[in-house]
Amino acid sequence: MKPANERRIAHLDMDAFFASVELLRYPDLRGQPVVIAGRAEHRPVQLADGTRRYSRLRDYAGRGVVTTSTYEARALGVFSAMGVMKAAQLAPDAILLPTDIDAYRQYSRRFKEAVATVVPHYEDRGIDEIYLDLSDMDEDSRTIAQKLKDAVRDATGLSCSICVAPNKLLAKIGSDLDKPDGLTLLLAEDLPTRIWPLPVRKINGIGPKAGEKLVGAGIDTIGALAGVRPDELIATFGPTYGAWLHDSANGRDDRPVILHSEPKSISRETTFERDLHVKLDRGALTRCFTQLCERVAGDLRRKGYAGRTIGIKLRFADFHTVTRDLTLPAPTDDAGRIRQAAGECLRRIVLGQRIRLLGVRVGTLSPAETASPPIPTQGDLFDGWAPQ
DNA sequence: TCTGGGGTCCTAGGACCC
DNA sequence: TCTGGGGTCCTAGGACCC
Repeated sequence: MKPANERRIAHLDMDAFFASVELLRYPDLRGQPVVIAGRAEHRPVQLADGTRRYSRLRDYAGRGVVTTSTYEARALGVFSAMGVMKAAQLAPDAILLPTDIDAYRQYSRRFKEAVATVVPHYEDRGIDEIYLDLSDMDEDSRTIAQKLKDAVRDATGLSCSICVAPNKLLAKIGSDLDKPDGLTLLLAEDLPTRIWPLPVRKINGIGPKAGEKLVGAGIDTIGALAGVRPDELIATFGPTYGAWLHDSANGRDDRPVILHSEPKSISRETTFERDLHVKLDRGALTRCFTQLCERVAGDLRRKGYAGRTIGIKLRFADFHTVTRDLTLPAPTDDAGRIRQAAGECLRRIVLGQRIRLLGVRVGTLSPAETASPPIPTQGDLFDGWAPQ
């Protein structure tokens, strides 16, 4: 790798990705506040006169969070991860569309293929983001970034925002500076003027907890954080995170762009429509539990992995969450074996409340050839549960 | 009308081995 | 009759990200 100050790293981020894919389908919604949340039941209805009838946010009932929203909805205060019921209070008339993850995956594949025609290798950061290392390319950064944006728009009809910077940390912050449809170039010397005035939460890795702690201590901008002595940060946040905070605020980051990585775990979980009672809803819980094991096993097979660590997750009515896991002697991708191990995990949890969420996870993955043969299983999983 | 689903990484204690 | 280190694996929880 070149020295950090010579690298040119790009971060490319699709603009309001899910919502923008929906606007390609429903162009009549362009310019309106649109919120993506929940599933199928709020699909638009095609009317006889050729127009469509859309659900409004106020029509939504039940659990769930906002997946994403258009910039017009954000202007009303509706953001990703907000409870839909709260969003409905802020913007009752906003258009509501169900999440169509298959469609977004298809557009994700398309935009990444388009990127690869300009820069062949990239680091995948999920469905709508990538990092690229442009260090060894001949053209100047602006030219490459413009080619990337053009390729993505030609292939998908969608806009993205790109920043080219000396490292991933700055590229990530920078791609957000000129959204949507942004093209930002950042140099190390731009740090004091363009990065330091920003709130600490703009650093990828400072979340709600650390952010609140910092702001509570009067450190509200990245510049203020950059001025705090490292030993003070280490005293408050521990050696690893404290040192990392200091480096990040000063624009230092030498992480390479990772072109290939293997998954570490595969999981499935569901939040119930209503909190389920351990005894009264035992049948439903058992069916759901078995189904989660089957779905995880299906995911493992499809992706060609087997795993040794079987884990479960339970969230109670009060949102308190517990996990249990168990490591098998040999990897498996068999639903029966997974359910058996997950059942053992289940027996180690004391239940004092209704259950909100159930999840099953398989970790310590290896290629599928290492899996041991399937076993038949039966048994009433929720039999041993403590009464309540 | 609280708070999804699928991930990664880190910490920390105890077991166990040399 | 009190007391080593180091290394690795396992488990539980938590912060954070998309």
